[in-house]
Amino acid sequence: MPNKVNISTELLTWYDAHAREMPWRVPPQARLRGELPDPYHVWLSEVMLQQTTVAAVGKYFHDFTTRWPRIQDLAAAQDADVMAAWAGLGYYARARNLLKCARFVTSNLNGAFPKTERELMKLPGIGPYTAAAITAIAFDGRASVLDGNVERVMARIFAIENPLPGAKEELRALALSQMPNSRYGDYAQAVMDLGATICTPRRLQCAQCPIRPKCRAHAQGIAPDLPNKTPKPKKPTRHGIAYVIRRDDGALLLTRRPDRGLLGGMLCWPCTDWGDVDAAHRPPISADWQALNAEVRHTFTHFHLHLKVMLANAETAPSDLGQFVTLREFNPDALPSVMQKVWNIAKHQIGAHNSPKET
DNA sequence: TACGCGTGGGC
DNA sequence: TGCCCAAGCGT
Repeated sequence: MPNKVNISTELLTWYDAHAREMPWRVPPQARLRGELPDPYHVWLSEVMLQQTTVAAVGKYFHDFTTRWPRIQDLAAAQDADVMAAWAGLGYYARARNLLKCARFVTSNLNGAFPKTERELMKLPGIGPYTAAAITAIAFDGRASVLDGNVERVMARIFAIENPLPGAKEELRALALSQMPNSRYGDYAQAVMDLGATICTPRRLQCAQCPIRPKCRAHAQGIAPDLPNKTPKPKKPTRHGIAYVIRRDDGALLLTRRPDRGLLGGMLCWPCTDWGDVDAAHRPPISADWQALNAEVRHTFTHFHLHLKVMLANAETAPSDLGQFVTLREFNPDALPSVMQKVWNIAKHQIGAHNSPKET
């Protein structure tokens, strides 16, 4: 049964009037005059936006493009500087792949991104979504993006009740069937904007929706219930201890986590392993350990973490434990959020210990 | 294919 | 409060 419904005309008309301004975008009126965005900006923003809100990305995009205005500048950056600049944004493999990709494009492609999905997919950190987004948005190439927004919009327009992720390929085909014959970049951004502002997961704004007359789910009164999703298992809770080691001159001991795995490549406090029961206190060095009362609670993608904090003074430590970072060089913003929480507890204790009334 | 991988905001 | 969610990718 051929599907004759098409929403691209309504969507583009709506987008021309309601496109949200973002620092990495070229507005539809300028795009209609032939202007296109900087592919470096499109790539950087799309990687930052993977599983991440526009609000969270804003500051990071500004910081990156100010500090590294061209992809060649990013390619020349130190690993530690890029990881520090990414700290707090999460999914740190993105930052490692970002740098790999920048260096490859700079060294092998003369700083120019490929224009096809097939070639883009070969680059580190660029998967099916990001390849399609760069093709459509940066080059106005014919590519259909499929992200969470598009999945939701298609599931509702066509009242697809099969649950995700099983329904993904069906939704991909529907999204492809809706592509217009021009303005691919505007169309991609239009569907995603609709999903982000009108066709939202909750508190839908159907009264403002330009395609409501064509929406099967709305007609059936089931739009808020779609898309169906297979339920996720409950997160377990893990427990551990973080060790903050302070030298008399105020320097702090930090360790670089291995590139693979959780918080890979990030600067962290030395920790016990994180297990399903309270960790035994196994001090990494012999010192005057002091247990702090407050405990860090943090939730990762697939587990909760309860992290006790212990504090000690020491003048030296074995190099395999980490390296002292001087008070002048220490920047808590370079730590991942869970480790920033540890510092927020430890620094109060250090402050109290050093206050005049204590001495 | 299914799982590992962060974080902050909303309700 | 605890759960869901956000412009996914790599393995």
